[in-house]
Amino acid sequence: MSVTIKDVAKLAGVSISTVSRVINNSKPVSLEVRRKVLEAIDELGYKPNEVARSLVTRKSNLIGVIITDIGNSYIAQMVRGIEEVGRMYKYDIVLSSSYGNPDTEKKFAQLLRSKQVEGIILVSEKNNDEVIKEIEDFRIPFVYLNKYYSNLNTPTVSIDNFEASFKMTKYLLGLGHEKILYTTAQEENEASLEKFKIDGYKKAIRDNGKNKGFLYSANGFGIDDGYNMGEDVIKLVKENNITAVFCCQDELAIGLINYCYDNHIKVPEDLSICGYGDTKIASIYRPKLTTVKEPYYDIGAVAIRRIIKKLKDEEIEEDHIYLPIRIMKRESCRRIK
Amino acid sequence: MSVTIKDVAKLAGVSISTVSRVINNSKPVSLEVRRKVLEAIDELGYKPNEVARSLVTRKSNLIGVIITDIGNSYIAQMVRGIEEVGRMYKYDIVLSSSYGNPDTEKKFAQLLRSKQVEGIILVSEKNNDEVIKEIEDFRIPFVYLNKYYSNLNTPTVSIDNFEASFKMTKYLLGLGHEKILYTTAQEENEASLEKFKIDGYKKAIRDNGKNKGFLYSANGFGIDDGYNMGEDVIKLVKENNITAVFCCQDELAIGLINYCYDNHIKVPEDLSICGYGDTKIASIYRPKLTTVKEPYYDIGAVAIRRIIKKLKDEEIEEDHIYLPIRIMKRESCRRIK
DNA sequence: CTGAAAGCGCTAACAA
DNA sequence: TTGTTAGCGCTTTCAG
Repeated sequence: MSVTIKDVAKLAGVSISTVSRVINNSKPVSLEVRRKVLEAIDELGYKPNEVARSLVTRKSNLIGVIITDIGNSYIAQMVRGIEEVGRMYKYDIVLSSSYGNPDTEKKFAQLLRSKQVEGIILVSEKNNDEVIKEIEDFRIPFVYLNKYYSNLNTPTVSIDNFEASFKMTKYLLGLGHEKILYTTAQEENEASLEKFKIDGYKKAIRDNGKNKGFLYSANGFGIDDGYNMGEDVIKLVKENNITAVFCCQDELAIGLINYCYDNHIKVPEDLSICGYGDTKIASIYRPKLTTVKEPYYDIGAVAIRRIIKKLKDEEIEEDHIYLPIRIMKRESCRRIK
Repeated sequence: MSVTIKDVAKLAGVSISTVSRVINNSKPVSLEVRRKVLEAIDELGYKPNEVARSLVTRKSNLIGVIITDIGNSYIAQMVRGIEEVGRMYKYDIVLSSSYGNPDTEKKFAQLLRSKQVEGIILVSEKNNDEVIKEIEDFRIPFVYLNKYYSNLNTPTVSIDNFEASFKMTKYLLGLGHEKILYTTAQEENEASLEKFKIDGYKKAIRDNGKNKGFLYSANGFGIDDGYNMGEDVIKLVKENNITAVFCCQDELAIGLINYCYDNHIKVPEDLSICGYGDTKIASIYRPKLTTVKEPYYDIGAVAIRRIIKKLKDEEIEEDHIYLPIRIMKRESCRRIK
């Protein structure tokens, strides 16, 4: 049986309200009494029961985070940002992994709500309006994070994908590449962010004015998909004298480079390849991957910051927060004359 | 204002105890009344307040997990295991990242306790007896996970490091390597698991009987450390005709291979290199890394399973649970005649 | 089978 | 400045 406020009160010879006052600093308490209470607390090793506290204050100091899978390094980075700034404001994180299942997302949202979390961050990889509606019904601060699909009307934080893609293509062009292949995936999905990225790419190609672009559609965004598209892509490269491939995700790029490695095509000597995301592996891999940095840590940090602002009734900027991007110029793309 | 048990009771025309009984199935309730209550619950969209529930039942259904950094992929895997089996038993995970600071670990432990978590898993990378003592004082189920250092007398789950290292060395020997360098780090630390790994390596070398072993001590376990030891290691390799390097961690191996890549030494053609851990990158990297698989997911899963067993007063096996290992035979080590 | 009432540990009026 | 008291939303005796 753990020690409660009553025990402290008894030992200090005061009422429980007084004890409450000193631990919360909510009302003036005479120096003498405060000292006695503090002593009693110390002697008993008393720690307030946060559950009881939550019940009366209606503040759990908990923020629910629903993710697809912490095994994805970009999600781990986001969670890192979320946790770290949450911590600064004394919020704890309750983590739930949905593994992409919408029903699970919904169930977890309800579960979190019944645990009285004060806000929810949903990191999803599909588009799931129903869950979003459900969470919005809770009327607690909510941020939706999705690196693949957009969902208008829901607070979110991301990069400007059009601009990012435009800049990367410009960079490639600047390196002397004239024929650049953009590999996308699932671009037919209404809400896919690929739309913007393709547009950015096309705009840069168009601005350059020398060549038309090349588009290839992979089956997905994973390393395997990157590897599997290898044969098609290399064929395309050879037929059209393409010198650079801009992959819509790092994983795709890594998979493609792996395919090249296995088939004795040298990157970047024979072919320049860049990615998008700057996931952890991008800088570890050899050749180091040239890529667009999506600041995952910051995205998480800003997301929870927004929730906390809302909780504190601070002024909120617009619903969609855009974070700055950077082109990470590394080894996988070389300059050609 | 959210709907409470009172609202349900009123709408259903029964007492709150009856409502409680139907939601908990704790006592018989007549079919008719049950139906009415269920209807009311449904109509109001009632969800029990878990905080209030926790207060009276003293069960928070929360398990606290203190980690160093979710950015480490092996930790992400452990957390994945923890979360996934926790979920099966209806436990939620509260995550706290200490970034290796012992004071922070301790503070979080106390914080978690005051949030009434029912158990704690501490994933640490240093040895911190004080924190362990503190947590043990809580008298709640506790598991300590540390891939670098051992702490006797505290429940933990790991692999048998001696055996793992022995097996890997055997495998290298079997590939025809006679001169194998083992690169360690921090082996002088009393509690370091390196002791066991070095012993396993030495035993295999001794059993083989042909050559003495070679030991090199890096400055740490990271990719940078692996890269930085490159010069020394390659010198050692050349001077002694070493053909294989067994690194005590995957990161060290990756760093070393990166060094080789940058210095035009081919792996495995010129030198075989293997790691230890089988972190995510090991199978993505090219060449694919030959390594010892430490089953991080399972370690997390078994750890929380143990906590839940304890919570349910099920029988507990011994304090130290050993999980089976596997040698992942991949590309970075080749057979030599 | 059902309801009234006590109480989990704490905060926050309200009095004094 | 301090104590008394009424809850927060729920579970759980104890009567009936």
